[in-house]
Amino acid sequence: MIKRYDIFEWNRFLKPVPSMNEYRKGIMMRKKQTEKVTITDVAKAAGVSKTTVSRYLSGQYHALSDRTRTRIKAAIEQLNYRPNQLARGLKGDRSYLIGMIVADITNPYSTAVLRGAEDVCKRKGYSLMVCNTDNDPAKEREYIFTLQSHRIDGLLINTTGQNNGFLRELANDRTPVVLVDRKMPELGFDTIGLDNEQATSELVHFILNQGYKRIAYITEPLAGVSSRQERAAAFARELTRLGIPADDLYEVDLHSPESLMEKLDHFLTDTEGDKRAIIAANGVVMLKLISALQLKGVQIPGDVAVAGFDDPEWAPLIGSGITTVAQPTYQIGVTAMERIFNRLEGDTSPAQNIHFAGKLIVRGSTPAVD
Amino acid sequence: MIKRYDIFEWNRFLKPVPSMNEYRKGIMMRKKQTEKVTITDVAKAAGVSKTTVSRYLSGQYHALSDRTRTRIKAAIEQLNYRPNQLARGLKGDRSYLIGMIVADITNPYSTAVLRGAEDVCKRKGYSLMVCNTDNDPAKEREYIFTLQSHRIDGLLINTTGQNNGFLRELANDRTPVVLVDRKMPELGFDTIGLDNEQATSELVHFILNQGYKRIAYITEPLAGVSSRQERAAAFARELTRLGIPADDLYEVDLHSPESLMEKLDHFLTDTEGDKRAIIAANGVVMLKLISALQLKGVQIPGDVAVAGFDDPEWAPLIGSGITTVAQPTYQIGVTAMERIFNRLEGDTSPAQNIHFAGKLIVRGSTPAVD
DNA sequence: ATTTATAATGAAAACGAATGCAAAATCAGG
DNA sequence: CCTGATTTTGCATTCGTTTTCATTATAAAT
Repeated sequence: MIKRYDIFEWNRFLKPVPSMNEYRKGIMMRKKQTEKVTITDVAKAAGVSKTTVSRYLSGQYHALSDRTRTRIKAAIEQLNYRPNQLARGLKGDRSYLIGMIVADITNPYSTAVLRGAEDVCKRKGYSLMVCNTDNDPAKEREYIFTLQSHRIDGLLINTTGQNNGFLRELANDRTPVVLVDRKMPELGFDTIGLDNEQATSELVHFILNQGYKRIAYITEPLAGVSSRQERAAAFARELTRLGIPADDLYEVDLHSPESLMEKLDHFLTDTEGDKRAIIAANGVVMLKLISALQLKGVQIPGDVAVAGFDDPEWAPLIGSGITTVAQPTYQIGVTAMERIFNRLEGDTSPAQNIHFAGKLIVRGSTPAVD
Repeated sequence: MIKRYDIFEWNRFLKPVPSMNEYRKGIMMRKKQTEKVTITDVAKAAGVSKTTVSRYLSGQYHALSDRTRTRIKAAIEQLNYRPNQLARGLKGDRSYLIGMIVADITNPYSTAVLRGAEDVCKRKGYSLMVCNTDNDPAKEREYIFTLQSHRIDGLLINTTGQNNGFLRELANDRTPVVLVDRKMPELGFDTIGLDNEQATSELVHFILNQGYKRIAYITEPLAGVSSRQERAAAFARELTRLGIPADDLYEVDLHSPESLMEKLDHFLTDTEGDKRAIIAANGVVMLKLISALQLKGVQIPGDVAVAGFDDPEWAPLIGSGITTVAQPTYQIGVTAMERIFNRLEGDTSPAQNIHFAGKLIVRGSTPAVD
């Protein structure tokens, strides 16, 4: 089932060594080991054994006399010693590294989450390896391998959903995996994200209450991305429940601008004269949407009301402000990372699915109409 | 000179071990080594020695017979082997890790640079450890230590300028350090950024040519940040050269909104009736500026023209668009990272100072006036 | 067939830190 | 000063690789 991908593509990175002879002659360039100071040096300087220094390093103060402790500390400061995490990791089976695979690092949502995640890592003495996949499953796969090679202690991922086998394998090696924004129930991982049900229904109801009769929903392709699916489904369900046809759900490919334009044209002519509104499924879509509307000379909210998910920093500045549903992004990052540490600390409870409530922020783009 | 900071604060992260006895009993929780497959297993499965497998891993194909190569490859795939980078790094003195210390990860400028940097890393088989300092020198210092402990092979930094001693020390250990956006000439590191001279002068001239008589320049505090200083200096110089008083250079603290409001009030009343413009020194300032102007009910460009540095995604959408000077951010990231690899590959030429030209993007916020 | 170059291989010693085990030092109480 | 408990300490091994230094197989040249 799992495609056995040739993971050793990675050695393509190495320049081919030209010939055995040259190799032998040691021509290869490498970082010269500048008399790096090691635990041995510290031990020598402090007049104790490596063991003792090691104990100091890992905080086993209870096993050290005050005198020794002081001397080691002094030696370390004097020599400017930095313990080698590679060695520590190799022996101790902990790299103090957490991987974070992000679908699109330039998306403000991602960076906000990242920021929260990073703060927690720092607090715990861990560091973050950040990987950007551009939503490309192949890149994602390569990154999973790389991170595995670095023996990360945990992974926070915004997955494309195309590499479940590899993720499962990672988890089998006792590496906690936490999903952000996008669920994959079959994997049984902790998942953190927005309560899409609540958020969507709140937004839809608000818009209808403002008096709009037709609502379009514009989203990136639903295929495989749970958050997109959940929002779209909730949108359709709410409308249907209220007896309104949910025909205007448009999937657009943001890479081809015409795609969006076409859908817009269709909706706008179809609803000519009606009180109508458009919902953008996330911040990126919203940006494109507004750009497209401006290009067509369509007035917001005069000709059409607009609202969307995510609350980008610029939402208040467009016209009289765009109505949005904000996500607690920083909190999502924090919570996700905390799940990882909980797992590392031995929590074996069943996978948790934590969703945060979205917060409706009403602005000028959705005025009440009669 | 260098303050000897107690680097071993870091072991504060470790839970104190309760007592020697308990410790002896091995109560400590640790990740159980699940029969991880090692190079030895691969060697065994392929019927060769570890040495040979290692050669395969590092791409020394010239030293391998086809038969051996095939067998090793098969063994690796079958066993699902992932080479341990910690061990490789320990022995080979290369971690395949590059550190990136960013002042503010939520700033789109930073993420755009990050994206470029990351792409290069990936291409080279390296990974990126990302650290966010929030412009806090203490955090920066801690991160430098941490990264050093992880034996990063290179560092890309957007420095606060308060930890030069430690950066120099890092560089002494033969770790290439490349500065982004902010120069520190005394350190002698490669530096990549915008050509602030050219960019600023181009912008200022454009605005003057459009017919504006008074220009305000709003920037975050200049203290120690070269890019801010360069832009502000260029602004003042250009005006002075043209015989215009450069009085309206305002440093504002973005954390206190009143700070900006005050300066704005001052400038706007002072120039009542004049043709006037305001330049924001970067994207973040611009956002605050526009927000403040909207709050005061000041029309752009009716009451005041606006332009700024960075070209945030939303710049085209505000009113009839905001005029900006765009930086080639992705390119900056790529170039910076390439400098690191050049250094790693042995380039010992003097420090380079690469600045890219900014590109003036004219939009509706700065119309010609008579 | 014998020498001589060259291509393929392997045994064993690092790399820097953590740790099981055992020994040395210290202490409390007599 | 001695005994037994307890606290401190260190030796030697281990983690998974890379690399040095040989050694063995193969081919080319005589």
